[in-house]
Amino acid sequence: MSDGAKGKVAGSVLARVPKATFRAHIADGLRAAILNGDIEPGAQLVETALADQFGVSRGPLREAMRQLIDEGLLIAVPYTGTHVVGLSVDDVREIYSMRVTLEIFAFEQIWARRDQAFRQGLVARRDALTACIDAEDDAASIVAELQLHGFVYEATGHKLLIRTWDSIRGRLQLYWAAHHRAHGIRGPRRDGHDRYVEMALSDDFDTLKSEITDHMARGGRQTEDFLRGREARAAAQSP
Amino acid sequence: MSDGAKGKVAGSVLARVPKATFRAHIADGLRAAILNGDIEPGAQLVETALADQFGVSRGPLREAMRQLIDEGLLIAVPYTGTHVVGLSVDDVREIYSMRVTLEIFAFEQIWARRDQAFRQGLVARRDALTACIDAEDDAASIVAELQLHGFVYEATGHKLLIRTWDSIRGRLQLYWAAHHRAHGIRGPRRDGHDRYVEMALSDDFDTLKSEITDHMARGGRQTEDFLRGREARAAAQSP
DNA sequence: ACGGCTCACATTGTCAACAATCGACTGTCT
DNA sequence: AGACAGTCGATTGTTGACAATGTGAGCCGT
Repeated sequence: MSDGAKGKVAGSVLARVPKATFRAHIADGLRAAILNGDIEPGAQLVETALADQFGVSRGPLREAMRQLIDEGLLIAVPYTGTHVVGLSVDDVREIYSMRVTLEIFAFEQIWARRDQAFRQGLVARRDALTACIDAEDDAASIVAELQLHGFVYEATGHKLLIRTWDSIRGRLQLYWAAHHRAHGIRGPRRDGHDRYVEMALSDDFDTLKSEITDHMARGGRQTEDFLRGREARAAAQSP
Repeated sequence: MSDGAKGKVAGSVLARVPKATFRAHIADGLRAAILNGDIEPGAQLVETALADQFGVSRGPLREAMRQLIDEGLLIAVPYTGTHVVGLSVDDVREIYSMRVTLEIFAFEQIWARRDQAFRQGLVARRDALTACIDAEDDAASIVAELQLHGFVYEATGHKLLIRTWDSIRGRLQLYWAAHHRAHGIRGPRRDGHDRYVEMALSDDFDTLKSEITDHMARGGRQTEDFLRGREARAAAQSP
């Protein structure tokens, strides 16, 4: 730890970063570890162990964990422990139903303002996603798909909406990562996203709406089958 | 402070509360102080002072503040300070547009399941709100109106939606409180909410949708006028 | 007088030790 | 044998002190 801590000189005119704090770095690292699957759902996070691992004290670590709790990735019970959240069938169903609503809202916000930059950005991200799928790189596909959808939210400029998407994205990624590890190749098929982008660039809002609904419904059904199977297996094992 | 801290005896069989921590209590207290207007928007929150005031150390207080930051009530810049957020015209516009979407989504979720309990609960909360308005009790009106709308969200049982509403409610209440202090009597007029509840209990979903849109549009317009005036005044004063 | 620099202060970030609580284990009593 | 109380270890909650950083006041040179 404490690598670039002594940089007294760099007045650095253009960087408005007020000297990064540990908490942010730790939160990012922890989040990555969770979403990457290095820490499995249900696993307990022990503060002292993690603090050692990150080379910091428990103070900053606790704040980072609290941030992840607010993001819905961790769940804490006082004096007992903090665990990585395990998503249920209902949880995933909620995420997908919410996405339908939010994403349609996002397109409502931006519909009249879909300029050239937006169209190019959307196509670029679809191409990136397609490349990842063709390369059968699941981890990259997940990130690429999140960036495709995230681009739509960002384009709205609606800070509250973006904030809400951020609060959902973590859980969605958590689920996708688990699905990916369990099933190998995951959901995103080429044609589905091609159609999605095509509709997003068309002038028929109603068709886009139903495309989004279908898009999510496909993903949702897939997830439900997977999760129901997992829950059934878990139920058959534990009691 | 420090009243019920030493309760060693109370084994308290029926309470499943695992011994309340300070952090939660402080977060509630701080939130109340902010929403109540005891701490004005823009004011800086100094950790040491607040810690003394609450009778705790800076550790728990920092975590409570971080929670309020995640709720969007505070904004922090490292090594410099943490301030109560001041909402702009755009912020309020975003809140209202988001509410339209979320509330329509909420009714979609619950539409087919509007049983007797739901209807009675809705009417009861409308009556409570009406009573507060008739009594010209602004502070109570705000709470009552939040409970009326909150009841709809709760009724969906959609945890993610409720969570999202929670993340918006704080900012909405913050704005309403500021509006209330500046303008005296605030927005909620009787007939507006009567119509809202009437539509919510009817069987015409489309009409409800437009009623919600109008309902919010009225509120939004009102807020914009107020905020634009405030910003204009501020702009005329500071530079 | 004005711009840049130094320095002290206020505030936040971090740390290591201490206290409180929970869960499980164990030993005893019925 | 089974149930219950007490105890022990592990983990989180809390604290006060120390370090790093940003900000503004005051000084100096021009």
